[in-house]
Parts: sequence; structure tokens; C-alpha cells
Amino acid sequence: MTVHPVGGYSSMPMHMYPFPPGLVPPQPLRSKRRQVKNACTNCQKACKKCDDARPCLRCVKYGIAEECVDSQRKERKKGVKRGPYKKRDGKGSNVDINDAPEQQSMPIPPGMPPPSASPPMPPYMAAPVGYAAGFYGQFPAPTTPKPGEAPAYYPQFYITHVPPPNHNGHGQDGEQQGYAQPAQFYPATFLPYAPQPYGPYMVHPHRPDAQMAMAPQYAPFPQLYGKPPSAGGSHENGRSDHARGDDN
DNA sequence: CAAATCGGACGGTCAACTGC
DNA sequence: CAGTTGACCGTCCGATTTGG
Repeated sequence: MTVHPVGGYSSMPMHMYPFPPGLVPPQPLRSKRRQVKNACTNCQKACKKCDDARPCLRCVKYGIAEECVDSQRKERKKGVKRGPYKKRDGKGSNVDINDAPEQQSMPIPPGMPPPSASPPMPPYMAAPVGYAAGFYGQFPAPTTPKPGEAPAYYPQFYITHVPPPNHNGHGQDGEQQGYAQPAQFYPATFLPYAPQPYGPYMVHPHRPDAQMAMAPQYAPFPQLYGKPPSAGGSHENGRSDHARGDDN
């Protein structure tokens, strides 16, 4: 994942925040898509969702963790000429707040409950989470929220001994599901609160939709991570995915 | 039925441009 | 020089195809 803080594409993501009373949610279930800054070569090739962790979930799932390396980005073209810019809407400054796409309210179909009647979010899903200490190095520090902006949190995850679930992971690329791997250790998930009773590696026992990210120590899969993958090391040619034909 | 493929929508970045 | 704009390029959704 994008190390999506909470929820996925179809659930309420962290960067959304509660609607003021009386304001109808713009798009109830579908929020803005979040992307990782740099997908690994495997995900890139497959055009599949990657995450910030290395190895990423998808690579781990497919047992190609050691091949999980960042893809190389092309350099942007420079010196591209631009035409004259459009004026902003003539009226200048402000956009009518009601016309702003973000604020557009959807008519509530008959039979649909009002927004306030949406199912309550369990506290552990609503609580802010963050990465475990020591993992911050991989990610830019969360910015302090500007007024009107939702605060950013590091997603937090831990790994623990957990009875392996019956592996029937579905969902795209096994998102939010367990994947086949040696028993005893289990993928990380986000934690609502500080890990109290579960030790240094743990998983919240009540998160069925555990989003996962790899802990930096590579502890959970010793046979896979006998040695840490060389960070950003050499990897062959970046894009070999479906024809985009813009390479040179 | 699951996995692989891939077209194309979507999102982020950043240099060119504009106006103060 | 800060703010705006829009092209460029990467990500990944979701439909389709392929293979066991």
C-alpha cells in the first residue's frame, strides 16, 4: 500500500476528516487515490499497487522479495515551451465553495441513510496511528497540518506471533489480507494505540483488514531476509512494462 | 477460478509563466 | 519572487485475457 494510514481505496482514508455537521460527504466511499512515490520494479511492471516498504507486500506475497527494488525514474524534460496561461475564471480570487469539486454534495438517494447515520467506526480504526519508532527513517516526517488540513500520521505497525489465519487472501493483490508464509509470524498491521501487551512485534488482534508493511528489521521472515536487501542498489532497466513508447 | 496482462484514468511533480 | 498553470511521467484501477 501506499502505507495508507487507514483503510483502502474504498474505505475512509486517513486524509479525510469528518464532515462538519450538515455537510454531506462528497463521495461517500471513494476517496482520492493515493500513490506511492516510487513503486518497485515488480509492481511497476505488473501495474499493480506497491507500497513504500521494501520489500513491498506484493513482492513478499509472490516470494520475490529479494527482487523488490525501487524503480528508476526518468528525468523530466526541460525547456518545454508553454503557451499563455488562462485567466482564472474571470472573477478572480475565490471559487465558490459550493462549486468546488471537493465540496460537491451528492444527492442522497432515497433509502440511503443520512451521513450521520453511517456505520460507526470502531475506535481502533478511527484512532491515529503511526509507524513504530525506528522506522521513521524511511519516510519523510509528517508535516504539521495547516489549518483546515488533516494531520498526517505515520501508519503504525507491528508484527507478532499470531495464529495464522486460513489463507484465503483475496482482494486485489492480497491487499489487507494475509499471505502465505511460514507460520508463527504474521504481517504487520496498523495499531490504534501503543503496543501494550503484545511485545515489540505485534499485530492488533482485532483488525481483520490488517494493512501491512514491513518492519525495518526484517525479522518476521528470517528465511527471506537473512540479509537486508541492498537499499536502492543496482537494478536493471526501469521500465519494461506495457508499451508506453516514450522511452528513448 | 486465479493469475497475468495491459489500457487508460488518475495523481504528483516541477519548470515555465504571470503578476505583484 | 511567490503563486499559478499545465505538461510530463509514474502509479495502479479495473477490464480482459490466459492458464491450470
